[in-house]
Amino acid sequence: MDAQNIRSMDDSDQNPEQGFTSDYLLYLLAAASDAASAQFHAQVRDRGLKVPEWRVMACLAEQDGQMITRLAKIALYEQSRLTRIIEKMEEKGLVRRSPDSQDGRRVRVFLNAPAREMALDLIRQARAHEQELLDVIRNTGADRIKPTLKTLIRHLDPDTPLDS
Amino acid sequence: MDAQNIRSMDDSDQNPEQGFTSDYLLYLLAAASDAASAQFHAQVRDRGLKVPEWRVMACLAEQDGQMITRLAKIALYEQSRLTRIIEKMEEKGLVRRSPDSQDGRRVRVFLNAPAREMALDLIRQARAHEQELLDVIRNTGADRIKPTLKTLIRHLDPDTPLDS
DNA sequence: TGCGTAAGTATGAAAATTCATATAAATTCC
DNA sequence: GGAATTTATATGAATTTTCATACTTACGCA
Repeated sequence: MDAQNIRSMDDSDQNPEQGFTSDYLLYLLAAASDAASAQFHAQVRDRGLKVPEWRVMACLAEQDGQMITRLAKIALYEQSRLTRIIEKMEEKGLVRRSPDSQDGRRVRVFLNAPAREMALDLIRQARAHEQELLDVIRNTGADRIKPTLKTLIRHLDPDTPLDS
Repeated sequence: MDAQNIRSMDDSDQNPEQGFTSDYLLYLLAAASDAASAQFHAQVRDRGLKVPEWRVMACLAEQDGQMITRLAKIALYEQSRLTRIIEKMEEKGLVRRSPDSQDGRRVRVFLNAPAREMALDLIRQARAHEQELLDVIRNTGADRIKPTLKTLIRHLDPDTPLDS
């Protein structure tokens, strides 16, 4: 090899891709999602829940008795993964499973009462936290962000259920 | 692929939290990030790269010779995880490591030439893909989304480097 | 009715990720 | 100068996640 290209402390180099990452939509989406979620997830863990458990509970609080596959889609998890998440949640007593009476292949998942309480409570916290974030971007586009994201999601994955 | 969206007619449940999830900012961010990334990641895998490898390469294409910790922060990975990602990338011949001459604790990571080629190429593809997405949200707030996300990120994690 | 196909869930095994902590080099500060 | 502290990376072990596929039930239809 040639002489080592030892960089000085000041990191002053000619980078042909200057500022790609930090202005790249996919990166900004991932970074924003990560950072925002991390903040709220602390509150989730304070309740002895894991993040996937919270996600599932939030889905079920809205629509109890979902089937595994659909729950997986909504919660953004892979089906086999969700199956195992539900198994653990059942052991913890958060949910119960029962096969669909109409279609024996389906397994429907129901929130147990105490878990529902906790879910509703967390949803309140989530709404408060969301409002804080919206306040942060009040002057930057708080009113446009949700519609924009929804448009994107609908386009990329028409199956994702988005009401409004 | 074609996930069925068939809710049984009998799904008449009282949901006190109607429409929480599908209008919740953190959910929309995660869902949008997931869906958008999934689309581009297919192109990454076509080149025989794993997603973490692409992320690291994109960072290094911009600023070669980063240290592990910083790379981890930018690429949104945990430090110990990044260490292992870099190990594999080194085995694959994508990058090389060398200890910082000034500070023996630091390990700097450099892109090898062929990997740089590939990175620059993928960055081009990424830009094209990004443009497609921006076109999709052209009328919904394409001009506001990046600034909004950046404001959010800066607020949540002031250490994240965002130029513009 | 019976057969081929599809849908829904589960599961083994491999790969990845996390968490706590070890190790080692630099810095602080007395 | 050196002990205490902080910073940077690596690593063991447990846990989680993925991938392919098995398994079961339902459905289409000749």
